[in-house]
Amino acid sequence: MNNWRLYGDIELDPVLRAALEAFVETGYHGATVRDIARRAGLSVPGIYHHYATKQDMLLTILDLAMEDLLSRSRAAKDEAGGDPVRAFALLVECLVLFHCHRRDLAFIGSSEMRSLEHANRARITALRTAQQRLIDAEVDAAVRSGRFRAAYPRDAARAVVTMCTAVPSWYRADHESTPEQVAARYVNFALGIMHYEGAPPA
Amino acid sequence: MNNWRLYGDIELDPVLRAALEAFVETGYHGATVRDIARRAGLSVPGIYHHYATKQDMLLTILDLAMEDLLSRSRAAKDEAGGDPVRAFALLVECLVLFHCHRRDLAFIGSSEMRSLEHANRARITALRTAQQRLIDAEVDAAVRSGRFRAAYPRDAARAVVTMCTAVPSWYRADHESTPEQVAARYVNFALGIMHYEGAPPA
DNA sequence: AACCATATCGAACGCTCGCTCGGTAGCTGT
DNA sequence: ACAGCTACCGAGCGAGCGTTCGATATGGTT
Repeated sequence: MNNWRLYGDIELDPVLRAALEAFVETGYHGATVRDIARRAGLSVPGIYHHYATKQDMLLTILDLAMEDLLSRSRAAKDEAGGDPVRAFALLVECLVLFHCHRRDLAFIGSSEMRSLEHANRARITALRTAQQRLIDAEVDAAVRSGRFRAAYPRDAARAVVTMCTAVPSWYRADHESTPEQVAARYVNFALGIMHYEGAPPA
Repeated sequence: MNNWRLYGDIELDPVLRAALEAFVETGYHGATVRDIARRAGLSVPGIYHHYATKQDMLLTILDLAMEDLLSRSRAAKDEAGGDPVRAFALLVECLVLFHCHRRDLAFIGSSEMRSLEHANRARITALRTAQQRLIDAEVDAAVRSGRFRAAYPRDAARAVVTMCTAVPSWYRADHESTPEQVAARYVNFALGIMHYEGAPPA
């Protein structure tokens, strides 16, 4: 990945674009192949010339999404030069930028995992786990060196990731804030979670 | 609501219980009435004796969920005695307890809103908005009195709520931590978000 | 000109969907 | 004894589902 902060708008062929649109609106099971065909400006057999099954469309979409996120995340981490706090902040920034710029892709990525058939789900889950580990590793390092004070770092890391993952549920392209502004704020939220000690247990 | 921290396990009739189970596993559109009937130990017409349509089952489930959460939240707020920081902490505690103890209900509440028909969605959305306002009001008060330092309190409040809403996506009944432990940690995460200033803008 | 791969379509197959019809079995009240 | 009600079911309706068949049009290669 050359520049993990840079997002163009080209990415999906017309069929996948139509499928993604339909999945976002009604969910995988609610979307019909006829609806996807209509959105793509094709007949139903026209769709099947490009993808073998509806399941294949979902799988391809999720694969592209995770591959894009993962390669951007690795690039973001590399920019930190080994500083775990900086790496953590860059990873959160990257995660939020992705969830804003690739809103639909990210939304399906978190909401339609359960619609994948078993073997397909296993593959995508592995990619998600790799993404989570990328962040866990930096949090662990920052905690070990005493620069994060969170009492439950793993729980805190999960809270941060889920907070970012939820961005597509409210962010729209016409939102008053830019993705970059949202990302900057979320980096501070994440650092707040990691730095706050709170009251001692009762 | 007598005690907003207290959760029994009775709440749904057999049909709704079966429908909830099916919705959680495959989503509203993926769940079939035949499947719901099988889970409930009834025939298909047996289901329709209790609910007019599949949509009615979803609506009833979401209605019960939001009503339960809202009345607990109001009780939690009342316990604060007018202190906005304390009210905020209690509301977060309440939100997390609900999302752990009523995991399935809460999960459907956040994932199947789009499956509601227009008029039904409007009603549930109003309840959700009321819930969000409950928290926003305390955050605003705490910011006005200078006890929260977050630069973007509305964004911070939304981040906190979505972080709590995401709990059902990873919490299971057999989780190593109790709902009460998770809630206590999340209260600290939320306070961390509200208290952390971060670096000045570049 | 003949050939082949690619991209597309109208029509339809077999199946499952949400839902309904017309009934029955078992209570309760009179 | 019997009417009326609630709770349920076997069978099946029409519609829509994912998918496929056999065909056509197009454009490049020989």
